[in-house]
Amino acid sequence: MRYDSDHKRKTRERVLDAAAGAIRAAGPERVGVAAVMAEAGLTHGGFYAHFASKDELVTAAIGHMFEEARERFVRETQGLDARTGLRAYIEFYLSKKHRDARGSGCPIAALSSDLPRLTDETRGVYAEGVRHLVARLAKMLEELERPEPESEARSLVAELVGALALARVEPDAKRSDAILAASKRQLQRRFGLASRA
Amino acid sequence: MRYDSDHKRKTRERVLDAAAGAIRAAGPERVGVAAVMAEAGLTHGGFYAHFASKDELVTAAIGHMFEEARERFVRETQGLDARTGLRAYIEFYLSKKHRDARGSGCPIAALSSDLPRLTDETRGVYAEGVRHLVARLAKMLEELERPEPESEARSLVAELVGALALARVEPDAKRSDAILAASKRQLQRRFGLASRA
DNA sequence: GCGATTATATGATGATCATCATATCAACGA
DNA sequence: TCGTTGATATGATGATCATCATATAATCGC
Repeated sequence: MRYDSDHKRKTRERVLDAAAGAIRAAGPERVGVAAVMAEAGLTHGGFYAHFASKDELVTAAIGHMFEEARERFVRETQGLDARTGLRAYIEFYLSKKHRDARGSGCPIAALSSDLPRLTDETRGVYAEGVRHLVARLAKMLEELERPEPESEARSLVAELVGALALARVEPDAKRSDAILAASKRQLQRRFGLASRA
Repeated sequence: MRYDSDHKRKTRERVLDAAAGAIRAAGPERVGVAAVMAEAGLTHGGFYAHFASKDELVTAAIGHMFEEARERFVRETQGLDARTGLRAYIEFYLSKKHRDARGSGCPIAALSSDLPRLTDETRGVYAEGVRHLVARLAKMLEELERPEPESEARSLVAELVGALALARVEPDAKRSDAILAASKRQLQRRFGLASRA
């Protein structure tokens, strides 16, 4: 068939969407090329017309996740001043909804322990995504006139990522909720974001 | 052969040691039964005399890692008062040495994003290990007369785990060091552990 | 020293998977 | 309307892996 000029691009996009979901939910190793293609409504054969290898797919899919995440960040915080925006982002990040949406949430937490085992290219894309998030949060902290915005932003991201990952592991629902609540509380206190402070 | 009465137990221990290292370094999916047995100086055939399945090995190996970690915790903090002990543990956890020792370091950080994908049994063992660490740290914070030892301990563990995981992903050595340093600094400040405060 | 016992070894088996060679098939230009 | 082309499909191939059946070998009780 001779499809319209950007049919291939759209297909690639669909494959990336499918891969991005599956990789976060099942892990890069457990996701097969054939399953991703099927999820995108295709068979496995055409795969290599879009990507040179599975590694390349994983790298591209992780880049895709970070783009989504960036958009979500903007959506969650736009039009808000630094203080309200930061508060909203922490609220979102440590929500039960985010915890329960492994396949669509923040790639940093979903893949933190997988990444050291992937290729250098993949790590590069991921690390850049982390740096971007740190930079966005550092800017907010700077606007809040915090003493060490850069260092505090790194520390904040570490706690967000760690808390989400741990909440996802705890099988006991109450305890899992408590992990999220504890970090939310401590972070709000730390950055002076309590309900009306 | 009729080996001495606890030869089998010792062998099992060797297999667990090998598995514990490989699983942290390469991930539970990338570690094969044959490779673990070879690492322990055996061939793959005898494996099922020790474990009913690979899943069972993974569960046992993770339990093994937490035992080691518990011993390490005691070693790092024994004889120290709560304040010095807490400081020492944070120092150890966020050290470059710990970052670079993925195969032998804290299982929580090494496997955080793998765990949600493993079996319920495995998650149970891991979650219990996390709870134990939180409890030990909460006790220290209680001795320090912190206002909310439980909540602060959860938050502390989240930040430790997140920072270590992120430091391991960052390919740029300086930036990776900065991630560790930022969390160390912020945690010391938060818990009043600065050099002499 | 001999036969039972027990730990480990050898060598399938079937499943899954990445990769690739080749086939099909529909639309566009001629 | 026909041949070319670009996108996807079908169907290997070889590798890796968990699992298991069976064989070997070394020591202990006798």
